[in-house]
Amino acid sequence: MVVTDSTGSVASLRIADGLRRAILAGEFAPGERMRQEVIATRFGASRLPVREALRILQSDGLVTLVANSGAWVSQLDERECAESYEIRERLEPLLLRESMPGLTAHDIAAMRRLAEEMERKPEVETFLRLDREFHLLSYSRAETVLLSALIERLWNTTQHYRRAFAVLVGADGRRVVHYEHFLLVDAIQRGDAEDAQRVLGGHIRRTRLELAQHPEVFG
Amino acid sequence: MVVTDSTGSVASLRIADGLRRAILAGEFAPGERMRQEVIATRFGASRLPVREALRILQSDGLVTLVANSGAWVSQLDERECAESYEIRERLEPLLLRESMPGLTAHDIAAMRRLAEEMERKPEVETFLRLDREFHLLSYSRAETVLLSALIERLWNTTQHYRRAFAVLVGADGRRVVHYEHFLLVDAIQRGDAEDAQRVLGGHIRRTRLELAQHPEVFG
DNA sequence: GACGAGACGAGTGGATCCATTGAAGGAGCG
DNA sequence: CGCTCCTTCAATGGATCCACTCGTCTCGTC
Repeated sequence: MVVTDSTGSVASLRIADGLRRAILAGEFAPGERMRQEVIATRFGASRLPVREALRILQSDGLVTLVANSGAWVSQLDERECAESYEIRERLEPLLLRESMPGLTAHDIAAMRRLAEEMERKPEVETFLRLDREFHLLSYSRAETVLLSALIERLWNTTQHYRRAFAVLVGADGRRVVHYEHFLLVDAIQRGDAEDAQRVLGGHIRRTRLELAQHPEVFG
Repeated sequence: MVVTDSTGSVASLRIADGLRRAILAGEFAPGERMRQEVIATRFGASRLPVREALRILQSDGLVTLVANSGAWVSQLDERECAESYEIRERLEPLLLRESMPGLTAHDIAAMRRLAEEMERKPEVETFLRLDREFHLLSYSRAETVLLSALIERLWNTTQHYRRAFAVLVGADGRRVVHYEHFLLVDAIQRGDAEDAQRVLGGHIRRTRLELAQHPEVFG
């Protein structure tokens, strides 16, 4: 997974990065207004780089800008969230296939450790972090820059609903998730790309269908 | 296909729109430098809305920004172009499936006319325009906003190579394309979603493979 | 003659100030 | 008492000016 540099030397990139982290951490709720002045003060800059940062985040799909009105944290509705999962269902197996040949024994061992750790830890935030690490690690050896960036964006925009859903179902509701994670690691370790893609596609598909049965996540 | 408003009332949107058209029309070549001052003069605005417009185009994947250096028209390399086609190969059949139930008899008749017209007209620019119209029309009844926007972005970023390839193979080299277009319209008219998706996937896949055999398009 | 350091210039990034728009609250009329 | 219109203001959009960075050219030295 190739991540853009964003060295932090340029203010707009630094602000965009900080805001992105804040949104993914749940510090801002979807639909919440983001005032330029407030953000500028928070980052010790003028409104100008803030405006550029908001444009960057808009390109990430994390922020929605309305001309002459303002900026809000993006709020996917139920349909759009389902769309994201349908897209992921078709693209992530492709990305995994691209990455698999490059995965080292060390990578696979790390994936297994992550799967085990998130099975042990019941905390939602820990689960979210480890689950993200787990899957992105499985994609980390892919050399497909566009696809990798696209997938990461989809993960970012659905992050809030992943959290809401994880809270809703609790640790018990995640047992199938862990089972699928181990199936995935096993398939990868065997070098069985077909099976790994099938497991991954099913993993995402099942999540989408479960989400569809819990519309209260979007309330 | 849902297209963002961009009413033109706000300068940055107006500039972004104008630049997007110019890039898609081939007025700028990939890799070409885009100076803020030049663009500002062209659109009768200051450099500030130009900077925001460039950010917007960056989000469209049409422009590449480098901090403290400048902006260039995005240049996909061969690998990235192939990636775009692989992504399209998996997503456009999905989008077509979403759109098909909403397509009217009028839509389908229009598609057939477009297919016939582009078979008759040998000019490259005409072909590019009609081909784009043809496919986007087939997606036009889909209510999937994210997917629709994503597909349109992929069409935009590969537009330049579509043109270069169309020039290279000439009207004769497009005969298979027309054949596939009619297969697609027929399947849609029969309401055979499975077959339509299969034809479309093959259409995109074949194009990708043909592109891979003509690396001179990227030179 | 070639390589490296320093100065110059073009161009981008950022801050401040002004114009404009959209919304909210209050007053007046029906 | 409620609806409409107008006023007011807060927040965004845009222009100008200044600071800084990067590339290039030149001069000096080895």
